[in-house]
Amino acid sequence: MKHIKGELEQKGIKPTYQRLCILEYLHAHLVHPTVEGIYDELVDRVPTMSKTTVYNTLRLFSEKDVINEIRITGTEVRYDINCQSHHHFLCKKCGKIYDVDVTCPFANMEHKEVSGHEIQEVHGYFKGICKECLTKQNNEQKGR
Amino acid sequence: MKHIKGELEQKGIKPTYQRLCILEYLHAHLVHPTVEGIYDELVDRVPTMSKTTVYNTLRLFSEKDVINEIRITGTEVRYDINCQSHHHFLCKKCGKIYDVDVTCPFANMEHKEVSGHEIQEVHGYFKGICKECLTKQNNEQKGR
DNA sequence: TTTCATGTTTGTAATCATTACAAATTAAAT
DNA sequence: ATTTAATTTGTAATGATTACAAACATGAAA
Ligand SMILES: [Mn+2]
Ligand SMILES: [Mn+2]
Ligand SMILES: [Zn+2]
Ligand SMILES: [Zn+2]
Repeated sequence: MKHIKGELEQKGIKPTYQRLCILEYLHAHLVHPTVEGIYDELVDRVPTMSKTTVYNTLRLFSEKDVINEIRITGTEVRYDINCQSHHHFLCKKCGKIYDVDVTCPFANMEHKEVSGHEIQEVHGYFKGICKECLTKQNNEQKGR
Repeated sequence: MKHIKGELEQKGIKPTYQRLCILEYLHAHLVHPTVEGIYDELVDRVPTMSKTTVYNTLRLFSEKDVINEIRITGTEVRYDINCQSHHHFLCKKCGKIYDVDVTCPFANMEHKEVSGHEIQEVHGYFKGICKECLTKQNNEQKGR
């Protein structure tokens, strides 16, 4: 609880109650949650919490590099407390987003430029069927 | 003109006038245009063209793998007639999206899976300052 | 040629995530 | 206690996309 307060202070963010709640939620839910998901759970614990505050806070965190925005599904932004450059996998069946560890020279920020353009951010993700959904599929086929 | 008609027929799409116009536009404008951009230019040539048709057609093309959707900017979808797996670069200054050729094992679809998940699509892009904007910056500094 | 069926296009209304805005609240400073 | 600035909150506006139903075109049967 102390360290997450320090985390904000280090980045020059005043650690208000709402902000700490949201940050704590992000640390506890590493599944790349949406604004909706964050709000829905927090509003139970903190009934005064407003969705606008969630939006404001996530934008602030994003600007101050406390979190990363992930735009994969096209419909809504998801948030990742893990700010180290890493890639993602979106399952087309169940919609889950996984972290994946790939040996890509760009994932590790080894390059500063491509084709003369200066790289500041690297974004990589895959779409397909996740491990879990694959085994489900297999079991269904056997059952038949 | 003939070959783009055949392009649609091959994929089982009836080559209507509107669809051919949109496909032709995509072939002629390889800058990853938006719905707005496509519509604005086509409506001059084809005054009856409706924005809904542009949406419908692009979705159809996307489903039939005539084009690819690119979601990078967060606000709007962009379209790419180049369906070979390749990566992109978004300039934070001027907003242009470039094709980039990277030697990434995943860009070339050499892998069919990561961490047990079955890969069907690979998406990779960078954000930063493009070559053009970099030289502009340098010239401004010299001028001072 | 008329009739009918099917697919396509079009305009408008609805949706939904996000942003803008201004009032209300809180915290800090004098 | 008063003043000031920052934060939170609810509501309204925005903007891209989708849903929907009427209008239109096409082409085969009658
Ligand atoms: Mn992640
Ligand atoms: Mn491209
Ligand atoms: Zn899955
Ligand atoms: Zn640029």
